[in-house]
Amino acid sequence: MIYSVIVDLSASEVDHIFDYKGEGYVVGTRVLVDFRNRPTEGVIIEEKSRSDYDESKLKTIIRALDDFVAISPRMLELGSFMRRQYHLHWADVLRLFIPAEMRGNRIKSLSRQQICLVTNDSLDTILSSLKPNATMQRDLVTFLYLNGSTLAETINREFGNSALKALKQKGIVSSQDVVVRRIPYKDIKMYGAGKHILTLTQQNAVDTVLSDRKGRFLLHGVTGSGKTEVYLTIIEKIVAEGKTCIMLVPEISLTPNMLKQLRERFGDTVALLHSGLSAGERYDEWLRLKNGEAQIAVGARSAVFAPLTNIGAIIIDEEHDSSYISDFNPRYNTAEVADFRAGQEGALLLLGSATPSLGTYYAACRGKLKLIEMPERINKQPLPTVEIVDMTLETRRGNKGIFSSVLKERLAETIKAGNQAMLFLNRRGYSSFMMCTKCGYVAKCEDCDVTLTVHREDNRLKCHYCGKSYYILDKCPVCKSDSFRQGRIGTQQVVELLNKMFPDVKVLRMDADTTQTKESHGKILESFSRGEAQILVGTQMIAKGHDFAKVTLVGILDGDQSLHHEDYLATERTFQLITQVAGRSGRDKDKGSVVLQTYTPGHYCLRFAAKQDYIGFYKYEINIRQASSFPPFSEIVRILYTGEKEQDCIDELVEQNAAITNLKTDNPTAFLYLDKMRCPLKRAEKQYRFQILIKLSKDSVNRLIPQIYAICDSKKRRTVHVSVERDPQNLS
DNA sequence: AGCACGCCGACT
DNA sequence: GTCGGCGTGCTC
Repeated sequence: MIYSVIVDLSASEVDHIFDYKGEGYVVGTRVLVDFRNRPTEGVIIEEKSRSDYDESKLKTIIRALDDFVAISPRMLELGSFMRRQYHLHWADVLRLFIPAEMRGNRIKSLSRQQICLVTNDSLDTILSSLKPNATMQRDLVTFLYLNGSTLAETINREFGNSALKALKQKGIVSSQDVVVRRIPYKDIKMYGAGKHILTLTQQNAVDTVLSDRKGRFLLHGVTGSGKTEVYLTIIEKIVAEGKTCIMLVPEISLTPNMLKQLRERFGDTVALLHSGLSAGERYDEWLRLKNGEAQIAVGARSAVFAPLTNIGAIIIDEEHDSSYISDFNPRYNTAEVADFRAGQEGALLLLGSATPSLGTYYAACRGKLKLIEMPERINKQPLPTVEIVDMTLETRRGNKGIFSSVLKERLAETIKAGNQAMLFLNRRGYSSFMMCTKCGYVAKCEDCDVTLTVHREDNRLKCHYCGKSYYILDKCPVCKSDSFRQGRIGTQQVVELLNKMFPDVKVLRMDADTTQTKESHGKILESFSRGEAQILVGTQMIAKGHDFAKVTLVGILDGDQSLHHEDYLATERTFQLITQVAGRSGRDKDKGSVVLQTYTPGHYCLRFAAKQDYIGFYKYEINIRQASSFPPFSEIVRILYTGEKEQDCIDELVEQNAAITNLKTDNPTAFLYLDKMRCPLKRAEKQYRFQILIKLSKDSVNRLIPQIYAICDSKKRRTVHVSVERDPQNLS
């Protein structure tokens, strides 16, 4: 028999099917083959009777690597879809499907000593052979009789080493090595179900979803409306019917708190797949799903590839979160992948968010997804009131600091009342924009309506969309002031100021610097939750995660920062972020308040965010997108050229750009935009970066994408790496 | 990717 | 003279 094998090497040159001879293998099995005279791992993706290659030259598969089929036919089909959709290499796709530890023969099963009773005699018989005063030994035997075989470490901890030794010597118990599965957070015990009472709104949401087992749903529920309970109830129901579920959460949401909830509710039927686990744990969890020992997969985006069969539901929580779109090597869109899998399995797909991404809400409005609204918080708890503070007024009043007088006042009140406050600082991206601190004017590109970025090295303002460059402004073209702010304030600076203002108040800081280690993230949140500090200062990280009952004030120090970021997603992201952060306030009995500081208080995004009016924002923003034909009314495609040799990159780009320009000439209505430029991030890791940006009309995408991919494949210089991204999330 | 083959410069 | 640079081609 001939087998088509994909070798586990990721490069465009070997992204190719290689045929091998062999007998009795199953498609999807990982195998070891002789590739260029060296043993190489691969996966069988097809079985056939004839090869297009000279069959006398075919080598024979050395052996299978596992005693099970690693990749199911459906997963191969999914892989093939992803290859077409995202222009990925087979090897990169297949690597997503199996845990990294399985490659390169690194799997180590964990074995432990287990203690068991040797005889099948009744408990009384065994006990009668022991001295009446050997209480520890008697207890141990009773325990083993009731609980069955138990790990040696548990026995040692509970009954001590001497009792165990004595019983072993008497031949009553023995120890044996068993392979154990590493189950993360195993110490958390199950409570059992049944005590979860839903509100009417939640019950309606559950009923709607369960009424169509192959449906596509968008659950739009405000922060605190109890979406998680809806998900968990649906999962419970689907699992009870004998099907499996995948629940995806943003990486940051996998807090110990969340894991605890899941374990308590679902016990060992849940398997966790996320980066916080050790390699061994991840492999074991994967295997538990594969073997059917666990039916629920929970994790960050890569959990969408969980090796489950008979899937009944795929749920994506915080659907709008940017972590669902991977931004490096195998680039894929988790929701699209989930949609494909749900289609294969005849499963339902449920997306949930308080602030759905514009594209998703648009799809729901057009009937592609069934929309379920949960407009109220549980117990009718009011949403926090948001005060917009005009920082230009503060500047004119002579307050050049970071804190407005309103925020200072609210902080003092909150501290006095014994409540907690969170201060949010929006530091994102590496670039900064120019803004007049008197009138709030922000320098924008003449042609693109995007914010210009300050480039210190050549002292220019540049548009990251069209590449146009301008002189740095010395005075504001609107109010003629020369007071500009370009830099960013750091969380550290904020903490220092707070320490001066409130010397007796404990302040915690959470940002990239203070969360270097894996656990520090959770530790800071837990410490704040226990009330060890009254103020928490942080970046986006504090926007999600725990609910803090005592937080009644949220301060957003720079509501502008992400608003003036250079891409079309900036307003949408700012709205989501502010809503998210504001939602942290007033989760318990006390009503929360939010202070939103900004230099552009009139901006529609901030006005809608202050009213927590998603629908209003959506309607306004979708009109802008339509008028300017940005997604979801078009698709942006970026071709990225990277390489250590600058000239080679340029040559390759120029050549391919000519081909794309020809394509544009043949399809004049399809191309809404086409340009080539150096990337804003000019060189990274010794690699020069150039890009072609294309905006395609929605109706031409399916026809033109394969042609664009073909042009990329015609790459001639091996020193240059070409990659294509559909709807890139950042253009750096 | 990773390695062999092959054709040119600067070294014991 | 050769050691070794990296452009080029190939892998079932």
